[in-house]
Amino acid sequence: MTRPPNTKPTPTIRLVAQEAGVSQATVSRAFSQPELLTPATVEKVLGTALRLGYVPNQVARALSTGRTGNIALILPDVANPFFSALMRGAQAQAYKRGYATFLGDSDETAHLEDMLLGKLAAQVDGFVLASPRLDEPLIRKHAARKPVVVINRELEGIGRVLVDTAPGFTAAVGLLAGLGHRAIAYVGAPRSSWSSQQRARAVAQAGTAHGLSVAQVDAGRPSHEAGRDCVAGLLAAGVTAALAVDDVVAQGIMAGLAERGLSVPGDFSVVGCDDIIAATTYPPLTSVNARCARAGANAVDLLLNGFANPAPPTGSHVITGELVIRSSTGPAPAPDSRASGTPPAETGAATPDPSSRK
Amino acid sequence: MTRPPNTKPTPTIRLVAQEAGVSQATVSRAFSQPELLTPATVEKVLGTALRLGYVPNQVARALSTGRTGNIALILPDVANPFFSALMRGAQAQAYKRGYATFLGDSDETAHLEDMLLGKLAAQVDGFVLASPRLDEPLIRKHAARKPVVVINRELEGIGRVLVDTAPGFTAAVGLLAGLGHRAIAYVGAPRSSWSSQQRARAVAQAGTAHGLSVAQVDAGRPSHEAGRDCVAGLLAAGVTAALAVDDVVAQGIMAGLAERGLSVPGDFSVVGCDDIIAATTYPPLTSVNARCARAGANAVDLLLNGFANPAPPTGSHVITGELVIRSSTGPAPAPDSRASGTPPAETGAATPDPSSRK
DNA sequence: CTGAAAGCGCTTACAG
DNA sequence: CTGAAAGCGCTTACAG
Repeated sequence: MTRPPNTKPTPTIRLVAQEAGVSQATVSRAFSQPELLTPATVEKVLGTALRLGYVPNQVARALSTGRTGNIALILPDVANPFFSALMRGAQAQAYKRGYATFLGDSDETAHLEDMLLGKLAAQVDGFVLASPRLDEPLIRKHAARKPVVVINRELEGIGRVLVDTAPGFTAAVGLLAGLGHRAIAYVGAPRSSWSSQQRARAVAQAGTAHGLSVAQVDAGRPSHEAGRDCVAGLLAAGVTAALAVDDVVAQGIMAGLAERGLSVPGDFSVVGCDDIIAATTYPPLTSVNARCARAGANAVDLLLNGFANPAPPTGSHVITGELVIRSSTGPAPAPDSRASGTPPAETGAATPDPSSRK
Repeated sequence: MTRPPNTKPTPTIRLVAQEAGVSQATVSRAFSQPELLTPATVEKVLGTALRLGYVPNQVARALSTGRTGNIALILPDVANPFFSALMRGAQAQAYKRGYATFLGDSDETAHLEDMLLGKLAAQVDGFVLASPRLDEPLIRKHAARKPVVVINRELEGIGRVLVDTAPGFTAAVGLLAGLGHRAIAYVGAPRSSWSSQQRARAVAQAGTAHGLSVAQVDAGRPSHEAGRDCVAGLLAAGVTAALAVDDVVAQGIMAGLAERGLSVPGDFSVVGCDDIIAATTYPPLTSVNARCARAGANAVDLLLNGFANPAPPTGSHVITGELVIRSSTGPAPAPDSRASGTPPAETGAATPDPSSRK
C-alpha cells in the first residue's frame, strides 16, 4: 500500500473504535445515524474522534454506499459573469446540503463537455449541466447513467431549470417603443442557443406588436469584442436601439458607440441581459435580470431532491427574469441627428471592422 | 447495498474478468500497467471491457491506492474576475494533466475555508488555496495533512505562487508623476491582505521617490460599491489620482467620479489591477496585469509536480505583473480646477456617503 | 442499543 | 507474464 503522497497517516474508524472502546460499527453510526445510539455513546465517540482529529473518509463511504456526496457542475465558461454567478449559487447550495462540487469548464466546446461528463461520472451522484453545447442524443446518453439537471435548454423528460427572460425582453421593447424608438435590433449569439433564440423571438414579437422594425444580428461567441464589432452594422442598419443577448455584449456595444463619439442613451439606447455587471458599467445598463445565482441553486435542489426518488428528475422549473431600468435607455434621438447612420467626424474607431457580422 | 440513486448497474472488473477469461488482477493491469502484460492479453481485455462498457471505478481505485486523481481549488469569491480567471487557468491545467477539480468558494470567510479544506481532504490529492483568509497556524495544519500550494500569501516552507504586482504599481506611480500629479492615493482592501499590502508598499515607496504625497485609504471588502464610496474621501483629501487594489474597485471609483460630474482622466486619473475587466470598462482602465490564469495554472503545476517527490512542494514561484496603459490616466488637472475638491453643481450623487472610509 | 462480519471495486506485493 | 489473496476504510443487514 502506497500512501497518498506527502501525507501523514490519517486516523481511521478503527483507531477511534479502539480508543473509545466500542466497535467500528458504533463509530460509524455515531456519525451517520446517531439516533440509533444512546446519547452517551454518541458523545463518547464524537469526543474521542475530535480528540484524534478523525473525519469519516468520504471515499471509503462512497465505495460502500454507492453515494459519493458529490455533484459536478459543467458549464461553458466560468469567466462569463452569468456562469460565475450561477456557479456561486450552485456551489453554495450544494455545500449547504452537504455536497461537494466538481467544476468542469468546457470552454464552449461540446467535445470537452462530453469528456468531462464521462470522466466525472463515477465520482458524482449527479450533474448540473448549464447551457450545454452538446447535442441532444449525447446529453440523453449521459442522463441515462446519472441524474442530470440542465439549465437553459429545453429537453423533454430531463430535469431542467429555465430562466425565462422573454417577459423582460418584451418589457424592454415596450420601454423603447414608449421612448419613441422605431427601429431596433436584437444582437444574439449562438452561445446560449436556447436563451438567445428565446430572446430573439420575444424581441421580434414585441417589436411587431408595437409596430417597430426589428433587425436580427448575430455576434458570434458572446464577448465584449463581438459587441463592439457589431456597432458598425447596427449604425448602418439605421436602428436607434439594440437589445443584446447579455450584458457583456451590451457593454461591448456601448464601447463601440463611445469609440465613434456616440453617447448612450443620448444617441443610442442599449439593453443587456443577466444583470450581474449591469450596475457597474458606464452608463449603468438597463438589463433583464436572469437570476443567475437562483438558477444555480434551484438546479442543485432539483437534482438533490431527485436523489430521494426512484426516477430521475424530469420536471422543469421556470424562473422569470424581470427588466431592471437603469441609464442606458432614453428617448430616441431626433430623426435628423441619425439620418445617415454615419459616425460623426471625430470617430475614434481604429479598425474599419470588417467582421461586424461574422 | 443500496445503489446510487437513479443509476443503472455499472459493469465491474469482475464481470470483465469472467467474460475475458482472465483474473481481476489482469483486468486491472490492462488499464493501469499494460506494459506488464502481453499485447494480446491487453487487447483481449480492453476489447471485452469496451464491449461491456466497463470503466474503472475511480472511487474504488482511490480507496485502494490512496490517490484520488482530484485536486481542490479553494478561493474567496468566484464572482470576482481575478478568481474566476484564476480558476479557469487552474481547472484547464488540471484537466490537461488528468486531474479533476473540486471548487470551494469560501465567501471571503476563514471559517468556511477551514470547513471546505477539512471536508474535501479525503477526496483530493492536494489543494490550491488562493488568497487564503485563514490564519497561518490553520493553513499549516492543513498543509501538514495534504499538499497545499497557496496563491498570493507568503508562507515560508509552503509551496506558493506569488503574483508580484509591485513593479507594475511602481511603474504606475512613475506614470502619474510624469503626468504632473502631486498628490495620489492608494485604495486598498483587507481582502487580499498580502496583495494589498504589497501594493500599498510599492505605491508608498514610489510616491516618496517621486516626491508625491500619498494617502492610504481602506475600502473594506473589495467591491464596486466600496470603490464608489471612497470617492468623497478621495476628493476631500485633495488627490488627483487613485491606484486601486483591483479593477473592480477602480471601476467603482470611476463610477463615483462620474456621479459627481467629474471626468476620467480629465479631472482625475485612476489605475486598477488584475487586467481582466480593465479593457471593458469606460474609459478603459490603466491596470497592472496580474496574470490570473497563469497563476492558477502554475499553482496546479507546482502542486502536481510535488506529488512525485517525497516532500510537499515548498518553493515559491513568482510571476511579475506589468503595467498596461489605457485611457483612465492622463495629465493632472490644472490646480485651480480642483482647488476645493468640492463636486461641481450638477452632482449626481444620491447619497452623501457616510461610509466612505468604513 | 451494540457488535461481528461481509462486502463495496479496485490494486499490488507475493508466488509461480 | 499471470493469478490468488489481502487490504484500502467505510456501511449495513443480521444477530443478540
